Amino acid sequence: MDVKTLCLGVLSMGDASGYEIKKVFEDAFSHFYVAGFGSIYPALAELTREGHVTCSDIEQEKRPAKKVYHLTEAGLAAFRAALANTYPSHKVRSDFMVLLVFAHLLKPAQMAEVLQQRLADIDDNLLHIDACLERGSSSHPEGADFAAGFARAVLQAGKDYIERHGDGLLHALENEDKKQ
Amino acid sequence: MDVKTLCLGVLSMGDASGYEIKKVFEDAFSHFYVAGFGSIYPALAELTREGHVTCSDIEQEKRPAKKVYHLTEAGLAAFRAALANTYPSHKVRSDFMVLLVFAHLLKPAQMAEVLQQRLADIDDNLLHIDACLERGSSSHPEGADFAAGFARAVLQAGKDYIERHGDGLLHALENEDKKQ
DNA sequence: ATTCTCTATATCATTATGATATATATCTTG
DNA sequence: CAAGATATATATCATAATGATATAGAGAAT
Repeated sequence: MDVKTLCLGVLSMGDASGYEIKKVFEDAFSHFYVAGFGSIYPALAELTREGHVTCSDIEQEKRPAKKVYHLTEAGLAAFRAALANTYPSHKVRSDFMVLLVFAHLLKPAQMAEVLQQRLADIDDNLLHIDACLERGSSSHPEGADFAAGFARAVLQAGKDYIERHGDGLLHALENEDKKQ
Repeated sequence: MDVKTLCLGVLSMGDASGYEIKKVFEDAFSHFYVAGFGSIYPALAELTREGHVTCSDIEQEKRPAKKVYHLTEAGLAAFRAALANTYPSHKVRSDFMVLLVFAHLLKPAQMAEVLQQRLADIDDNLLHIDACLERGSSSHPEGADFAAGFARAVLQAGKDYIERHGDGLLHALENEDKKQ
């Protein structure tokens, strides 16, 4: 799934500017997709060219003008078609796990810090999911709630694993370190 | 962390060709990093230019010739420095979760299939991790074993969540569907 | 006999990333 | 109260990654 298709999805929930779409990526979508302005603005430009969205310039008081995008019928049809053709892949890109695999090339103190940082980030993510769920706002919450619960379960399992086995890893690394 | 740095890491475990490095990405690294030939070959070419690896052409009988890469001291130092500067990020890119969030735009039958596919993929991944652990082969297994255990815990939690709550989601979607 | 998989490298167009530029307003903090 | 940080808003650009395709011989399977 590319950023263009995801933008159609965001716009299926209501009109939005590029900046507002970015906020959706940072809030509701942050557990499963990362996208920045450098992807979103070109995507919106091409969707406009294709006729999948329309664009209105909106002047604002005490704010910069914004371009509000609206999903067309063709755009919604394209999004439905894309969903029907999407394999449910689930990919992880984790520098945390890279650091684990090469733990023997780190100082034990750095690995201790790495585990603490990962635990802190997991806690942030868990709080963030709870905040999103409280806001609610979706008219079709079934899938979104299931996704949030799934993300929470997975994060919690990672947290539990680090809390149960982290000290064991650190002790093993310290013993290795003393030998050399 | 970019593919260049990851290639240094793979070569820190022993000399290898681009094709063999790809196999490491597919096997040992598959739970936390995806990289294809289109990233690996250019990365190796630039690492050679930088003096971080050296390259030998090896002729083989009944096989195409291969280029075997060897990590230099400068390359190992660069890899250690990169590890020391790496924040332990952990990012997910999940079309599975996209499909969940837009579940109301799918037919309930498709969502049932999506959940089955995800469960099957999780089972594949769990078997794959077990196979990697049995092979063992690492001279510094502490971190690798911890990473494998972490990956397994996270996958298992996702599997459990789908098995416990998947039917509830499907029933909710069917009820929604009947209303319209 | 044909198709498929494995070994092996390389390139290429498209897409994504992450940083930077620009401009204004409001909020915070010492 | 001034300075700096944060929020709104869009755009571009060099670099990197993706995924597909090309090439080519060997062996295995159907």
